[in-house]
Amino acid sequence: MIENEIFKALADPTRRAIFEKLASGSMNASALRDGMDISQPAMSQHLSVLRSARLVREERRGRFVNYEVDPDGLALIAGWLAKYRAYWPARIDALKALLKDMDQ
Amino acid sequence: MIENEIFKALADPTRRAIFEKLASGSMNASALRDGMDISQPAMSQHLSVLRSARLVREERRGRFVNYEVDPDGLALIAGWLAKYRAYWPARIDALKALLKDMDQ
DNA sequence: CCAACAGATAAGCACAAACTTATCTGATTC
DNA sequence: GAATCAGATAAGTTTGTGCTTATCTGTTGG
Repeated sequence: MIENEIFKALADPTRRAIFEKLASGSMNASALRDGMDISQPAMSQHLSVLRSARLVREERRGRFVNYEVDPDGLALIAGWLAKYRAYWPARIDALKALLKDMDQ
Repeated sequence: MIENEIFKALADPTRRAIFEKLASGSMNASALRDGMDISQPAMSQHLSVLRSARLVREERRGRFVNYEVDPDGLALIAGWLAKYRAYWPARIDALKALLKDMDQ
């Protein structure tokens, strides 16, 4: 059940921070670690969780592995959220802004 | 940090099942427990987690407490997701369907 | 070829979390 | 008022998870 993996992946602040770093572009594991106070194996573990959850994907370039956001995981969250559209009255401003963007 | 609570709340299959039951309407804790093989205190704990995450809200009616979906938590997920709109190319069919619904 | 580097994996530890049984608190009914 | 009911809370157990140090595997450069 991929949904469980996705929510679990995002339920950790360190992993969310990693994901947010990747939102601004592809990075290797060492670069991701800059400015974060975690060990190298911890980073490796977190990236493994994010990859399994399809929130990031990787591309090996020789000795380096570059990671980037994988849209698949985000699509799955959106799909899950879409099940509850009855609860989306005019109150959800964030999504309305998104709607506007996508219409352009 | 409410985001962490929300993702954690949804990272458990039992809690997601409870949430999905509530999506079809308000229910008390006992009714929620029907067809689920968990103890009464477990149900109470899960509802407490969902409430703290603002995914459900409650209303006491005498001896009964009715629970229902709280749109606030959903809105927060949508808000988080909206941060990654650059990753929403034409591939996200679930959201496009949602867009169509909300335009009506 | 070998040393250095990047990152994955193994193993261990401390704490968190999902479950339980037991108990408590508040509401309802007779 | 007492018994029953609904649900919260307490405490304990088991399992899972985020961290670490140690080690391994594969790539690069001299």
